Amino acid sequence: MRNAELADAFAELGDLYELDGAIVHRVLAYRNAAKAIREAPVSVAELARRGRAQELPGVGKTIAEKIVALLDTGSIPSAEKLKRKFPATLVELTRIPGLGPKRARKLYDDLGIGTLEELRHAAESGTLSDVPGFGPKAAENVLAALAAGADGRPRRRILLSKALTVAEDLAEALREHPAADRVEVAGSARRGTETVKDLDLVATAHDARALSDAFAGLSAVSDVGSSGEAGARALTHNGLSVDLKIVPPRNFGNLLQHFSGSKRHNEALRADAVRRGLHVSEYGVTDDSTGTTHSCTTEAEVYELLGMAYIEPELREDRGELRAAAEGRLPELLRLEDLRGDLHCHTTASDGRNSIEQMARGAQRRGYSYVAITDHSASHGFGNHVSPDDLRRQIERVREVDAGLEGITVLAGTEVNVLPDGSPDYDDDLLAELDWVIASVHTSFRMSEREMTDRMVRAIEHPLIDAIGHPTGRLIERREPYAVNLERVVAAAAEARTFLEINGNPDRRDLSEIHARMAAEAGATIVIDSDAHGVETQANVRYGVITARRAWLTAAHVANTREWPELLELRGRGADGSRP
DNA sequence: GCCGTTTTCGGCCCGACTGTTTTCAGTCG
Repeated sequence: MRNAELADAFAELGDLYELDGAIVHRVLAYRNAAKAIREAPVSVAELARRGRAQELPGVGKTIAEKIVALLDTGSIPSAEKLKRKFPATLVELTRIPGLGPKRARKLYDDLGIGTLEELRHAAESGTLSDVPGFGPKAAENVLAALAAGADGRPRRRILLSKALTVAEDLAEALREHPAADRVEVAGSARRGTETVKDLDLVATAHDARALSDAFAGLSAVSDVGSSGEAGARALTHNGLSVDLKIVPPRNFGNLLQHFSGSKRHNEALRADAVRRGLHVSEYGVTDDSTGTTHSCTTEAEVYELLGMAYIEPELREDRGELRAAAEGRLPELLRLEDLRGDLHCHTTASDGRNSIEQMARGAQRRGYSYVAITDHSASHGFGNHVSPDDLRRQIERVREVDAGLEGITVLAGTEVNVLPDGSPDYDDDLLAELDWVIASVHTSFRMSEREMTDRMVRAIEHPLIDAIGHPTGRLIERREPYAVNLERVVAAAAEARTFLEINGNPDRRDLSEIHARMAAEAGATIVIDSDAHGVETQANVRYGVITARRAWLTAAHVANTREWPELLELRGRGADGSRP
């Protein structure tokens, strides 16, 4: 059973306990455990089989036993028991704004409402208002939500790249307003999570009301919920909910820190602060002993008051950053400008849109000193096939472009397909003519974990393969990673000194932040690439860097922070193609 | 239910808003 399935089961159990009226801390315990299981870099099923599930943060004796029960019998007894008390579909009611677990449960107990359809009938017929606490507004609210397309599923999350574009445009438009002082993107978009549910903007202003009104009038905004001195909430035309919060300049640091989250980071931060007699909120840091509240114009002041070094937004996920900040051992995170080259991009030879020269000049404009041209090989199943003879001609053209360009080294490479048996689909003598070989799995995804792992390890151990492209094959929100034992893959990569890619395509970000952190800790070297299919997507490397930062990576962990000659010394083969 | 450089038991973040109320619980971020 996969981590995602296990995590879903415990998240559901948390929901069920909440509907059953359990104390919030118990509910939270199940949700914390679900998150830990979801984010575990290793198979939790295997971990649990070996009796080691309690190594996960938030998993204790009880939940560890329930994991084993779920693996043995396919269900958790306590969850089955709760489902006999009320229908599991009751959770769908809580996805209606204004309906939480308490009120949903009341509807079931009083009217027997267990599905959205039954809720609709009750709202339409007026029986809903028979329930104490449900007035005319409640029925109106239910019908409006259903009409707006509420279907009981959690609201769809959108990809970071789309969210950031909208957020940055909105922030820029607000900054141009005369009443604006400071405007910043906060929330999960600032932290760089893979997907985003809604946007948070924070601001200071000379005239808060005027800025709030200006926000409501922006062309990207379709509906305005509320608007006033403290800010506004609105919906963009593409359905993204945006919160603008405005405070006086002296509180900007408190506000930005608070609304950058994550929720879990802030909760842990505050719990830690309470132990020192301090209370943290978006309005300041209050000292119990003196009763004074400190306003912070910057986030750094907030962390300093708590005895911590400044924590970069990408690290604020309650994954050990608070302790590291208190002990002064936070990593110096990789920056975009640390990258010296891009080692994965495509041209019109396969499925790209630009020529070798255009891609090379694009790389040069980004300040790189080298770029590898890595078109698809002959059997990947989409775009143009690059036959061995095509590749030989492509190498010649790369050499010509390289000779004609000053200040950037253009490298001849390929993104060679890894066949089901783990071998590349070009012959070794052809691969040996290339400067750089990245190998990726593009076909036969549905192998068993054992077969897929063997396949990848064989590719990693191939002396002419320099890096593994998008190592898990996942597409965010669209396709799960293929079944593969990443512990073995990472160990093999560290041993063979074959690099593992963080692919910067915002749909991929593969390795993920979780896997990249695990890989780096295991001693594997990372390479961050754009996988650009045109000049304009060379900038996608940004998402690779954000992923790396969220994985706690420094420049030292990443091969292409080196100049090309130094990078050659890192990889697992000599200039003659041999293993060192 | 989890967890411990104040604890193996007693804690476990903070504030705003809303609708339905006669003083606030539930919801939300």
